[in-house]
Amino acid sequence: MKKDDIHIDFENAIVPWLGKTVKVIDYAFQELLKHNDLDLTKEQMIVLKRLHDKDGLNQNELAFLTLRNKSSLTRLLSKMERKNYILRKQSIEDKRVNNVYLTQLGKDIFLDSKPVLKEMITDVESNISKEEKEQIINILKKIQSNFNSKIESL
Amino acid sequence: MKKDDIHIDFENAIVPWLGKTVKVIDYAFQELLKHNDLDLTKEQMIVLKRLHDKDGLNQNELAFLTLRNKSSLTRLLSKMERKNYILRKQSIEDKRVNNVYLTQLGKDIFLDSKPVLKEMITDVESNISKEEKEQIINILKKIQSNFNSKIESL
DNA sequence: TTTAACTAGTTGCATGTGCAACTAATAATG
DNA sequence: CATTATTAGTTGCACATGCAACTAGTTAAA
Repeated sequence: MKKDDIHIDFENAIVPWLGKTVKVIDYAFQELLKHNDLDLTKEQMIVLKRLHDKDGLNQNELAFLTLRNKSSLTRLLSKMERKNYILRKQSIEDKRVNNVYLTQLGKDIFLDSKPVLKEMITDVESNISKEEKEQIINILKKIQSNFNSKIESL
Repeated sequence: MKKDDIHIDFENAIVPWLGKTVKVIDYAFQELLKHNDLDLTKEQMIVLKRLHDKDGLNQNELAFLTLRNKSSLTRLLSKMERKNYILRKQSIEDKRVNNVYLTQLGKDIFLDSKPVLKEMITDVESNISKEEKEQIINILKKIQSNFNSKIESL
């Protein structure tokens, strides 16, 4: 088969639907944050959430939990530190490690943004039945597992 | 109810699963492109695909089809023009409009990358039944429609 | 213990993104 | 016909991201 004979039914594949859905959600979420006068991006909010769950995580752990690489996290934290939402504190046991803590302002901002996060989740899942929710999450898990083996082998 | 009493079961919501799945797919796709020595990003590839489907689209149309705003597209095209994959040609009827065309190199690159796109789609959908595929796409459509009304009202 | 290997975090460089302000061109309106 | 509004595309500014090279600190091994 010649290369230009390959037919791809792109529009009906799962991928573009996934991509578009995420874009729509991201956009709506950003709007929601703006309309609530929260000086915060989606990414920064996720970091606040993780620190709210467990304060004092180090940057490695935070990067892993928030699914980004350490250099990206470094810069995210720098911006958040400039805004005085978080605080880096060098570990005494291991001077390479920074533990990251929420400031009072960070805690306040997170509490303010929590209803927005809640609203976004509610919006996404409105009109979605419990069964559908289970279905989509299971399918998404399956898709992810299709790549686990693949990624390790690279 | 006080703000700090709001409970969010974030981990079991649809959103983070969506986000993670897209990240995994994007990462694998980028790796696949690199391993095939294709000097191309996912975004540039989508633009090539759209032009392959219909050459000579203008930037507005391309931006709409590829789900990005016009400034983002401008820069994407500038990079692709520098790599000599595409060509902007000012319209004669309306001098504001640029029609965008694939160069021969652009066509070649797209044909080379097509199998990679195909492989990615196949990987995503392996172990996914026809029913599951229909299910997930329908649920994704529903989620998107939850925001259509919302976005218009902003 | 001194060297080598590894690890946490930062930084340079390149990518992609949206918003708002801008230019140039076209369309609409008085 | 002249002014006004609209439209296509570009650009400045700010954000987020990954890779690879780097620094400094820690651990392992010779």
